[in-house]
Amino acid sequence: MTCGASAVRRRWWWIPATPPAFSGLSRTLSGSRGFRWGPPLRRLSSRAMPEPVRARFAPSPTGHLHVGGARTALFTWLFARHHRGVFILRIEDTDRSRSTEEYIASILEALRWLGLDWDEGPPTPGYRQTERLEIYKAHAERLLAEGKAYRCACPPEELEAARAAAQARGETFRYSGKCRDQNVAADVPHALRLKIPRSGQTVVQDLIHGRVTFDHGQLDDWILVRTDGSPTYNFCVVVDDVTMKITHVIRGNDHLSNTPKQILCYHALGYPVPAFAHIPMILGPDRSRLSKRHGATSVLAFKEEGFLPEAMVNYLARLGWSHGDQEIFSREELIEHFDLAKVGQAGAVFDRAKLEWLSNHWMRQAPGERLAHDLASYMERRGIPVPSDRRWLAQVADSLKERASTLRQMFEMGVFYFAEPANYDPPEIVAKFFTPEAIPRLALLIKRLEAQEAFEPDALESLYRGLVAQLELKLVDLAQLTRIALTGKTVSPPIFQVAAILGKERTLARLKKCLAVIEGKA
RNA sequence: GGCCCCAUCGUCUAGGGGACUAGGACAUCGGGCUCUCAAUCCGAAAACACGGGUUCGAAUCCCGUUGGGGCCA
Repeated sequence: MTCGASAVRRRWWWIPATPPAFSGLSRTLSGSRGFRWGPPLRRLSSRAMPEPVRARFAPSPTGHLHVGGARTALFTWLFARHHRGVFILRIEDTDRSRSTEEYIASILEALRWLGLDWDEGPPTPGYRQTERLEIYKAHAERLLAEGKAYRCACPPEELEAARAAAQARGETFRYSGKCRDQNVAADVPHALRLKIPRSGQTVVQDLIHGRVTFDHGQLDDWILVRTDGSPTYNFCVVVDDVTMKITHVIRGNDHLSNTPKQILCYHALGYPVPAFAHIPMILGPDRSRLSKRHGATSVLAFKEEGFLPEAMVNYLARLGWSHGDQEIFSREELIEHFDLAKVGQAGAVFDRAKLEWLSNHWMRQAPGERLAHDLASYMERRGIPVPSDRRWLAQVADSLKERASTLRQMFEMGVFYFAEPANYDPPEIVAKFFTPEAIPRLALLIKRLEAQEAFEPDALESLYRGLVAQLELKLVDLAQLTRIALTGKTVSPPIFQVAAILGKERTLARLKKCLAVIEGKA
């Protein structure tokens, strides 16, 4: 419903979703600017400070953390930090067949890399659904005892047939409610269903979308616990959020349709309904939900490639959220400015080019020492020997960071620092410099450099400029020849800087080798 | 199929009825700077999906259409 969206999201108050049948539970939530979407005040006096924000990120470990999940985690984390609230990590591993310990470890690693620290969650016990089965069971039994849920003995095959039939007729299948008043005996195999009102509607008050109304006619008595005794996703989420006292449920837009069912479950349990914020999805270039077929989407894949985490965080934050015209945000600025009201309603296409731009930006900001550390780990991960002199490596990184977006690029552009170029590339361009005239020039250059004491960029530049003037050449002629000799390529950081970092010995050795190669060809 | 969400340059977005000749950023193209490539600076091209309303006035509010996405399996 667009009508209420803009009005509701921009106002400092709202009234929670409450269907007529449960109007007795109606209550008004309120908050001040600092705690805009404050949690239920219940019986506290209106003077009391609102309860602290408790927001959670609840990934299911059936895969690596992908960028969509990472952004949900980031928005939730930013929201919690902005409000000085609590950020909770919960592992939704009820799907035991697809959940693995490896994925859990991988998700934690990704969150740590992004710097999204959690106040509650693993490894503390009690934050994995598989550890909480008793809690679901207790809640299910209570709902049954209170007559808010009922046993359903309808065989799954029968329901499947009905579903197929409905589909064939082009209708949506909804459970008929056949067992609703049957009082199915406990010893008959049964599922547990939630009794939902037959008429009326449930309104989701979404912080991003405003009022979203769902007709109860569209819903059915959904299953809380399957015949095999396993609780369903929607039930677990509600019980978890309730027992963890979550005040703000921030999650992907794909859960909006599940929300009315969950709200009805909150009502049945007699618990206050948290605030909801359904953030739009991240899309691939074809505007469908971002997935593996769009290429690497795992956060750790970006880490492996050597993107900087501050760039990833900056990029993800700006994808769907904005703060005026500002593009560059430090972590502190994000916490300060983040506001769910400024999160857009439309899906956003993941744009790697902009990520790279940001990564380059943050790379240029980073001190060489830090980059040296990152570059060293990048090389270690690939089994490449890392030079022991970290100060030297920092100089290397400093010379490369202006033109690199990732550590991979940095390494690839800087291989010549670690190993003498095996060949000169690209051949056809290099050939232009490998001329008979180059031989005496290079020989003279080598002679001058051998006599050069201070091997610093400025000193080297004056040496070159003097020589160039003497030979009536342009600086570029000698500089490019040197570049090819030292780096094996026609593109590199400023060549005097490169020579200085390489040092006199290596520089001369490479120049001499190059001279020999040219002599061999000419 | 039913329900729900969404719609400003290629992409991310600003925009809260008059300040809109629609702003910024990435990408693209042209130029300056320069030892190469970058970075940086200057410049260019580039959008309110469509149709009806409401209003003196609509990118902005309402309705519809179209298109995209999601959920139900």
